Amino acid sequence: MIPIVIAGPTGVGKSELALRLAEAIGGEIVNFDSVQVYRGFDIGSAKPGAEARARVPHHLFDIIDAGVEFNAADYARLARAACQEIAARGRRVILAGGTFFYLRALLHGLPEMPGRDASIRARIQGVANRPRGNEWLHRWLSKIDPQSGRRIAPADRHRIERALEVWLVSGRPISEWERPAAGTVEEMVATKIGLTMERPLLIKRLEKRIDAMYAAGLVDETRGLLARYRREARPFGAIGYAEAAAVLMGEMNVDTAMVETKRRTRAYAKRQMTWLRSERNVHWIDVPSLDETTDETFAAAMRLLEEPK
RNA sequence: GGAGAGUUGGCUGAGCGGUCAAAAGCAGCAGACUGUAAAUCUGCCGGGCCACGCCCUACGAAGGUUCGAAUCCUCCACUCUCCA
Repeated sequence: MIPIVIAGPTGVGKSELALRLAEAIGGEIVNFDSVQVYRGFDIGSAKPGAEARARVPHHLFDIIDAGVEFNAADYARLARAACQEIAARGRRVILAGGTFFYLRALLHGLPEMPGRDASIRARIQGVANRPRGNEWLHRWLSKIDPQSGRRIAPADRHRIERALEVWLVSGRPISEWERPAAGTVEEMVATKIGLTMERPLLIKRLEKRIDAMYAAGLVDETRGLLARYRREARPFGAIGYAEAAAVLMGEMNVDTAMVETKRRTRAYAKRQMTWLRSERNVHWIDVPSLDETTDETFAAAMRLLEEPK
């Protein structure tokens, strides 16, 4: 039984569809959203609630505390285990989420290269934070790894840092590491369902959802989280939480925060669509309404699954 | 009624005689994506072309001064602040 992937931009109704599908075919949901993995980040990440989780087993939600190091490789390892375990019980895996980098790490694996190294990272960042530090690092990268120097933009700080980190830890340029970690993980095949929605409609829906998040207490939730974790913790950079935290620190008023959250959400949805479009073998379903996943969408998905490929 | 300030591309907002189709940001569109990925980054963005160049239309409106104006002058129309 090959896994099913429910993909699409934020807010199209992936969770809802996954839930109904899971109930219909005896499946279990495996998350591939990079924020929903964190405990306590509920409202702002639109995490499926208790009601949904009582109906169908949900995996890889609430698995780590903010502040704990977590990345695509960790995700892929845990997700792979979860998928195997579900399949072993004879249940169907339904992957739902929007972090396509995580999905790819799971489905196709990551190169077997060195992971993060905190002390090396700190040193690189020390340089990066100097005036013109970025350019300096990029020139360094170009020298030790011309191919990556060309591929990575001089302003793309994250990627430059990572490339240098790999070089410093392993002595090998990042571009030399093979993409499929040869032999370590086999490729996972999946049936991919991509949900789309007309942009104006999606935007309207996203804005409504963000208004609802604030009404539901996003700022209060963030206050509680901020009391437990350092503000530098990764998920405080997530859309919604970053702005709510800014409000609590007196750096932004609520109205501005809401506008900013909406702006970032729209941009995020767009990036997700860009990624998804480049994904191959996606079965597209256009979601036609503002309501929660309609019966037509569900029916279309069921039809897809029944088709013998 | 008197004294000032302003009107710039979808928005905010620089420019203050030529190098201006006009900075920058936002929005929009397209894209990338090798362990921070809800992150990070790239390109396009007045219109039309037999497009690394050319043409047209553009900086509230109309005239004018200049080889040349979004930039100077005159006048008109709005907007705003301050004093009564």
